[in-house]
Amino acid sequence: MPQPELSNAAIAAALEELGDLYELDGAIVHRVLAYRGAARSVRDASVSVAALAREGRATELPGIGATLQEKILALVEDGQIPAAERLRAKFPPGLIAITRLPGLGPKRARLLHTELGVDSPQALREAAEQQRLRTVRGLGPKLEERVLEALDQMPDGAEPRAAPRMLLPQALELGEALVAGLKRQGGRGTHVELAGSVRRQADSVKDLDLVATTTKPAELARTLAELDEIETVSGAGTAGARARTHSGVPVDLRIARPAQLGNLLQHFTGSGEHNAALREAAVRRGLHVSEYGILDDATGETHTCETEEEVYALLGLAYIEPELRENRGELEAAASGGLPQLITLEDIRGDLHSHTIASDGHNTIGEMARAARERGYEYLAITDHSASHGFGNDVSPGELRRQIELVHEANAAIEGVELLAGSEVNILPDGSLDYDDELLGELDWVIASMHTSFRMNEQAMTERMIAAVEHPLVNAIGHPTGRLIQRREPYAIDLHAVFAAAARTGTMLEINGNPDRRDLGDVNARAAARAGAMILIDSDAHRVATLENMRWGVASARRAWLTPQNVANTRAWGEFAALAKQTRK
DNA sequence: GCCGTTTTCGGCCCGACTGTTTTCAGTCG
Repeated sequence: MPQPELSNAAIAAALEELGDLYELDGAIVHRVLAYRGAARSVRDASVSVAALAREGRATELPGIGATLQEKILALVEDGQIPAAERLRAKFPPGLIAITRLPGLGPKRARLLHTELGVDSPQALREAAEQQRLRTVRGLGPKLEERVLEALDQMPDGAEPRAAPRMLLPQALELGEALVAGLKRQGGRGTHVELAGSVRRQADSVKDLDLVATTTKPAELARTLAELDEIETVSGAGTAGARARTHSGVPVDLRIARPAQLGNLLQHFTGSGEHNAALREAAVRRGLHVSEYGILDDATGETHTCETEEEVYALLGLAYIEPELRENRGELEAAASGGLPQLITLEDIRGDLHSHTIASDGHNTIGEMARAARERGYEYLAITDHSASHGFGNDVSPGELRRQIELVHEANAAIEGVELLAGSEVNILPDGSLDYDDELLGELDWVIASMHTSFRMNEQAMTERMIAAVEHPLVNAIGHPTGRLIQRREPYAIDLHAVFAAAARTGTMLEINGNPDRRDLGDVNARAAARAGAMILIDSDAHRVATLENMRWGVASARRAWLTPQNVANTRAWGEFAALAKQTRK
């Protein structure tokens, strides 16, 4: 039995740690950034980096050269990177925890270690309480205060906690309320919009960035404090203000002249990695990009841009949609005319995953059907949970036969939308399904998902999933990794083997639009489509209102560079029906 | 440590803020 290969996530974590250690060791910032960039590249890679490194091909990934290829190989083969061993002996793990505290970075952590012998958050607390930090040159009483405050926020012995992140729908709702409030207060001539990770439609969001133009900037900044959602405002001036909502979300409002709106919006939409790469490429052309404009070395002039299109055009790039701005190849594509024509919500013609009162949904077949028709869909699959779902109502084989009749009757009764009698069947631990083939054969549509036994090892999980992919009566795999954003990691599975099997059999892979799931996520959905698998975007609606979750699925598809061609349910009904039938041999 | 329509060596994004300074380093986004 071969040892399971080290996951990309594990390799990325090791590179992150090594970067942290080198940073403490006083390495130049570019070297540290190289490690962080490499870690991200590994995490986002769509193939097993361990396998790549064994073949000596890890250098094919961006940001990985000969040195890192060697270090990854050592990690994969020996379980260790010698340099990391050596540095760990030099710097106690508590020191890395200290660099995570606000106001403290590697330089100060190292200073505290050498000057005061501080080697853990606990030791730091003692030193701060005894007012010993101020004895170090460059540090003072303000820092002592700040450090103690941060340590108080953190339970003893725990790692500094990452700031809580909101899911996209909550962030968007809050952000839109702030935009509306500011527009109301600002009146005519005031323009406000959301930037940042909300605009990029990321899975989760840690703060809100607002960009505005107005004739009265100081007034608009002050007015932020008057909004119901806002608890505190600091530093309100003509350039903007920083604030915090009652729910604890940091808000950054920036105000620009209309002539600079494009520059500011581009800067604050990010991501940081996109902007850094954009600026590095610009420097090579003698251009310096900031939120205020683009400085041309040749003329010494700074160009300002009203729109983002102008910003990208001045840099010789096609307009890049916000969802693509993650430094995942979009700059190269924009330079060479290779950007995809991204799918939109309007391209979606049907929804293939929905629940009714037959299992754990809240509306009837008829209600769901009419709601789908109102959304302009041509088809809707009713896919209640199967017999062994285990939570909520299960649907016994007898009940499913009755449900099939009901769906077909409803289909005959309703004009303008095609109803499919389907099921979301469980993939059991041995890879079999929990209805027999005869019953599955009576269905129009089968989506297979995992809802139990998530802790199997990677090989067993992969075989389990592929058994379902290869089942001749399975049309699609639902939420293929089982992740819950911010709450549950994906189960261990070799997605590349799954993607290949899906491409080979024509089994569709879902992007589930439930905002807690968005599964497949952006990186994996892109890899799946590249592997030749057909993607399906579903709402997984459990009531009429959550048919709306389709939009979060489309958001993930856009972040995955998907075009309408990549997605099965952009097809008109006749074409879709033919496509679905190909999987039912 | 990576990387190349100026370079295989010498560069490597930009600006704001904070606190400690006496002109700036460190941190942050």
